[in-house]
Amino acid sequence: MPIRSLIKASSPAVKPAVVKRPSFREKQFQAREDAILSVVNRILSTKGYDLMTMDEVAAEVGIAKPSLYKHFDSKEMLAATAMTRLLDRALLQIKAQAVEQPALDSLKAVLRWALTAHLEGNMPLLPSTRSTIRQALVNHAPYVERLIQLTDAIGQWIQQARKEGQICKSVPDELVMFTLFARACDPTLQFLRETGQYTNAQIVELMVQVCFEGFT
Amino acid sequence: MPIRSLIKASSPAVKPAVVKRPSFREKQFQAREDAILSVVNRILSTKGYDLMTMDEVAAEVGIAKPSLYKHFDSKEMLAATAMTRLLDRALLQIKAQAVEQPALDSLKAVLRWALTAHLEGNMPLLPSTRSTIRQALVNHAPYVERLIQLTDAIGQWIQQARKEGQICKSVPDELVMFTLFARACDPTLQFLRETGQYTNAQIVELMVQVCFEGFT
DNA sequence: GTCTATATTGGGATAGAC
DNA sequence: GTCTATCCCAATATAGAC
Repeated sequence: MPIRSLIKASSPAVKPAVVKRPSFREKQFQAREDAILSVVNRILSTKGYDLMTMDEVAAEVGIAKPSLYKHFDSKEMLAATAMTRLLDRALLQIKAQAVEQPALDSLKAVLRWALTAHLEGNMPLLPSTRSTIRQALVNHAPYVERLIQLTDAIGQWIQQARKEGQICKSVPDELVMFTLFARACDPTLQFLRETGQYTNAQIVELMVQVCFEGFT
Repeated sequence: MPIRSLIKASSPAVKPAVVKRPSFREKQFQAREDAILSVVNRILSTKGYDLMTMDEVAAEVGIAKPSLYKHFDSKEMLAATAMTRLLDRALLQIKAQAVEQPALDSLKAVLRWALTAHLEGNMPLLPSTRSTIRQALVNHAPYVERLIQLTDAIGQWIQQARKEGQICKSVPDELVMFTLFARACDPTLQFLRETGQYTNAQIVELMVQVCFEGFT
């Protein structure tokens, strides 16, 4: 019996001696996966999950539909991965906030970031829709894990802002939290853009102002 | 030639001497149509247009699917009719507003009405979704006609409220209008309800307060 | 006008060649 | 791993009996 096959059979965990760097093929595979997720983000941010089709994704990426399924097991997993990546970015952005500024400014900054991401087509608008994806997300551990981190961080800012007297007594913490999430997917954003009268920066500032101060 | 048929032939517009009251059959037909539209409103307010199926509608009404198509030519027409009926109710509610009160109170009242309707399952959440129904609505003249009336009435209140110094100078009229429409379909409503901590009335008041005054 | 049964299309997922 | 060609199910819409 040849030695190689004996080793293979007896110790399947043994790796090759050379430390494996990602091959060209592997890098290309990773790059393609990023390309897919970018396309998915853009489609999700305009049409939402239910109206997104796998044919459409494949066509926009420039690959065949079955190739999609080599990267992601299903449409639900594809969307869940995109959402998880989005939450990763949100967490990065939150950690980058200065600690010295008033907590209310941190909250405004994170909303500003989300609105900008939405306008640039990087913000899936899932929470606003009772989509079939919601259950899949709840069952997707990596997503839930990041969502908990995110709500923890924002929740602390909200409590801090309240201590600093920046939040009205009659508005409960959770309402602030829900409102911030909802504003990130607010159709008002699309409406304002469709008027063609404002720059993206102006739209973001208007939305933040109305969200925190109302009309008055 | 018999007189009756002569009359019939020469003046087809002549109606029978007896004033035709709706027959039992016709009343039943109308009642069924109302039942269908109520079911559609409820489904639209929870799942939205794309996730609503004609099977589901028929099953909940308690009739067979083909019977639906005796009342409405297509799923799009069914939703458009439901939406038009909703706008009719909104217009009625607007006309019922007292003219003496401050315009801002009128705006709050109409939002309160819309939020209550939503909580009771009578408010389709179409504007919040880039749904396939949007194009059909734009092409549905009765809907567009009422939408124009509605935006006209609300637009006048907004201008009046501004004259009365109730709206911040930096917030344009159209942003107020868009925001009111968006709040009527806000997912925050669902979030608050799912906590189970508030009555419907409390939810409505919280939403109105945050919409007009923000968090502060 | 209402039903049972069916035509048809769109889209998620896959078999098998290369 | 990627493609072409296909399966299969769900959902809109309809045919035809009563």
